[in-house]
Amino acid sequence: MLYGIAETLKKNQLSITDSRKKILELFMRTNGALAHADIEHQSGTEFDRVTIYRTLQTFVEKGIIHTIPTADNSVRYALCKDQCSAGKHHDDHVHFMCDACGTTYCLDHVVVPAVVLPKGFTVTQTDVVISGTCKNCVQ
Amino acid sequence: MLYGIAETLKKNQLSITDSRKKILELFMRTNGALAHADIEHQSGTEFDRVTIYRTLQTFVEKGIIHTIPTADNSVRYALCKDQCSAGKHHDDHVHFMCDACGTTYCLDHVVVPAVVLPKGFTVTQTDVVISGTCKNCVQ
DNA sequence: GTAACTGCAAAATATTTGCATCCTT
DNA sequence: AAGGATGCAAATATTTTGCAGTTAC
Repeated sequence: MLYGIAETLKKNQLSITDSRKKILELFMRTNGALAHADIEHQSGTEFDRVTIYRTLQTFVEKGIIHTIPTADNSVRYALCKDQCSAGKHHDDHVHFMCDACGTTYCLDHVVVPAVVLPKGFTVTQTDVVISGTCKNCVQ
Repeated sequence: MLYGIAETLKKNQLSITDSRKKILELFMRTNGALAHADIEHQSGTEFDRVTIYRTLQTFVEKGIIHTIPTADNSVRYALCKDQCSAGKHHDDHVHFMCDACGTTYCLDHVVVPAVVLPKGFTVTQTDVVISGTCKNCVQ
């Protein structure tokens, strides 16, 4: 269940400001991940780059969004689901990057398979990053 | 089976130069991934940053090394195994980043489980990035 | 009113490009 | 000798920091 914008900010003890509302709204509208540049250009209003950096950082710290490991090491962010909280993410879901359109999906309903590691390794978090062609780009 | 340094360069039609030899040797000596900064400081000789950027890019293009998706989106590289070739990587192995010591391992012998995707998605490459504690840091 | 947030300027980093020189073949 | 690789300088791009003015509560 998704919370409203103001509600989400309040729940995280953040004051409700224009940039935070606009940026959070953009994430909620977007079915996928966003890079800094996407936010800079798609948020309607033009915010200062610095404000965007700081807003993203705040959202990550509060567990509202999380960074996504990408095959090309570009920095992208996506909304966390509600079981995420500050400092403790449950991001064991699958990220899919379409080679054709560049969209990054968070496939929340795909089960992350358990990986058997060699002795002595303990697991905190498992990220799966899949590249390929998405349902909108397949011929 | 690993090839020798000069052999690997020759096989990829690259001229054998000091920086390439030193950097490739560093990768072969290292049981894990390297960031640009690691190479700058650990290669014995100090190379120009630009040379390192260009050497890494060349190695990636030739399929000698590959970039690793990391949870913190820092750019890291690791040796490809010999089934890799220019433009075509077989990187479906598991990468493990230790939260304690920061070392990135390529766990080549760990099987990447098949992930079942929703209809319409086709897979080109699967990367698994696991964070946790490595065998040297576990108490 | 006060603490927190934003925007501007600027510093610090990271990456890319152009070109003359040097090295490999 | 010729083409490619390197190193330096400089152009770009990215991210961080400081601070004064503004806004949320």
